[in-house]
Amino acid sequence: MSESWLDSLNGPQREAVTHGAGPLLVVAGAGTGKTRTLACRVAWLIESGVPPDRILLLTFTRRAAAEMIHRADQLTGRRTTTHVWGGTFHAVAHRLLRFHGQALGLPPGFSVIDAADAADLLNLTRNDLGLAKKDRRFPRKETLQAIYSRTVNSTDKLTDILTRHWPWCEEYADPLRDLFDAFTRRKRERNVLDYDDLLLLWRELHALSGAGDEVAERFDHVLVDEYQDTNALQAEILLGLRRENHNIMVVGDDAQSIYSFRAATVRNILDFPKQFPGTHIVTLEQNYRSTEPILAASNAVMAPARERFTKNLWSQRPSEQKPVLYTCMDEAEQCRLVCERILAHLEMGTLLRKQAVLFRAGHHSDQLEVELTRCKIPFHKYGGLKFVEAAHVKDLLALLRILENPYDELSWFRVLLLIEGIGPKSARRIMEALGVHRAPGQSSPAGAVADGSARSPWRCLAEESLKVPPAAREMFGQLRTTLLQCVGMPTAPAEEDDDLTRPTTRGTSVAAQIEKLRQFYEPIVQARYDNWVIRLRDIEQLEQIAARYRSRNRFIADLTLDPPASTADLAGPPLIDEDYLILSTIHSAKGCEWDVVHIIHAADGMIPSDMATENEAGVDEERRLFYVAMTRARDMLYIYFPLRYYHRRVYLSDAHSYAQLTRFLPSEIHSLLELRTCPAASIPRRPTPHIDLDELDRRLKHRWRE
DNA sequence: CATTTATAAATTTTT
DNA sequence: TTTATAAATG
Repeated sequence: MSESWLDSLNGPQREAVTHGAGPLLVVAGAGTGKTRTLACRVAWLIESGVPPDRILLLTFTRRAAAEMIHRADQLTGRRTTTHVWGGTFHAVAHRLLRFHGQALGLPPGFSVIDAADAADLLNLTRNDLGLAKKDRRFPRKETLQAIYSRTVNSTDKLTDILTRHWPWCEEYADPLRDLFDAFTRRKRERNVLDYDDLLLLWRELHALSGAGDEVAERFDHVLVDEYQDTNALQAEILLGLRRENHNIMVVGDDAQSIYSFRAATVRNILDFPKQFPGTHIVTLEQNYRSTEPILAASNAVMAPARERFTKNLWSQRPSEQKPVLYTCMDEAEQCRLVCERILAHLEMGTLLRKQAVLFRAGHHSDQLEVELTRCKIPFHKYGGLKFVEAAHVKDLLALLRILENPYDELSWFRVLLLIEGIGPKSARRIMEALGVHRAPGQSSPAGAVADGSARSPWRCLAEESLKVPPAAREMFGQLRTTLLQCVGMPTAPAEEDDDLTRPTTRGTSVAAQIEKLRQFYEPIVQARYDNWVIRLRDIEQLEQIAARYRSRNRFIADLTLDPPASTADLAGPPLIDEDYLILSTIHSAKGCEWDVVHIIHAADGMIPSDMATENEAGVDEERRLFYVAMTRARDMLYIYFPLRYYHRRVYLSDAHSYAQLTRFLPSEIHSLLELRTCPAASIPRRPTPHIDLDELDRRLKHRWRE
């Protein structure tokens, strides 16, 4: 049985799949069957007798892990594959830390915060330190978080990082040190871990002799996907994980490294053979995805880049059709043309879901989305602003977090500020009164779990009379009742009428709790936002996702570690006959493929993004990004270039500037493309029907002279 | 004094 | 669309 699927692999693929013990590096060019190889490897290991739960598969997204495990399932014809440990570094770290946290002195019941929360916490810390007052141009909170994160993930010194990536912040090196000190202390005190902590603690776990060895011995084989997009900290984790046992397989393509902003470094994949002596290297060069002309153009784009692992990508899919480069007059025409092309391919039998529109930044598709809606083309968008990043979703999540951990100062702060009449000062005072800062420390780990411990915030909230500004009193009362009901604490008799709607029991479901919280939150959204209808719909969706969960803690953790990537993920399992177009940032398109790919905004300044062109390394990465976009296409690739961009800072202004075609498509390689110019753009000076001013004035005159 | 309102400015990519 | 700062309000 196993031979049948092994036979369908090519030589190098089979070599990788059936590799025995020891380190293995698979350099897999775009479209060379990387996912397939990994899935087969998992299947092969299992058929060779490796217990599934002793295999660790680290991927870039949870979707990728699920996909590979599903494929392995189909190959082996078993269901055991589901026991494979699969997921992102962060998700696996989370799981391991729940098991082994105590060995690190990590109190149980820690919560995980995302990058935006970390930024908020840095902001709070900055204000407490009075750093905001001293200097006008102290970095924004997002910048602070980015600097901190890079310091942790790159394992470089702060000063080097500032010089290299934030030279304008170098003068703040000292206050930054103080801030980061206070920030880490605060996280520890509050028992929260950010994304960086998850990796950091995982690495530390392996420095411990007991628990570290235990974790390492858990896995017979470690497999890592997209290795070119891992960072120094992740490489150290792997070293710790494979100190004795060197069964490790990493797969990647240095030409597709596009996450250096997250401190990913190609050095990982380049240095892998040095870190694991005796590494066997397999190179996959046959591209099964794209046609020859698409591959030829993609290779030409990458030719000027300095690559270390030379690959010679080749395809056996001849085609007469070169990639098409469309020059459009402006963005409006680009949108029209994209819709027209999409519908044309749909007519010819390519489903919408087999087509994708790719772009550099999330907002690049804004105008297109309007046009798609007008043309009644359904679509799902990946990347860009995430569902969980929207203010209203964060608000509701903060309410939920308080229920989970009443010592979560960040969530309390956010929630209290929602109430009209409460500002930063009152919020701090109320939190002080509730004892939010008196978190049960390491001394009494059990205290975090017990709701009714004598001085818990819940007790304070239920029993003590808090000083609340008069204007805020009513709404604060509602908040108080809502929260207490959700945790099943008795509320004071005064508010008992609320109980008529639903008898409160201790074990209300997550969805039921969200519904209760929503009732409190609804009037706030309505007062705050004009588009509250849409926002409330989001919250209903949140409720639907929650319905699939039994544990509130699990729900929150999943939502922060693996946020829904598109609106599609929110709707639950997709209907079979539902067809929709894919819109995606290039970053989110990694690892995907489509029959027809449309790349929009192929203009210098868009790609390469003009924020990345300051140094050569930045431009290099943008080039790889463009390469990734091109190599997503199987049969047909369209690249669109709008000539003219309007500056829409001023409403209805006609101010515009002319763009240049992306530098990654120089005229030397135009022979590899089919150049098409839109009718409108082909005539630079269209004989515009000019207004006859004399005639107009004559007509106008009638207004005052009958 | 704390909070709200007004005003100006900035806005890549993601676990 | 959100976020930091300045002025106005209670």
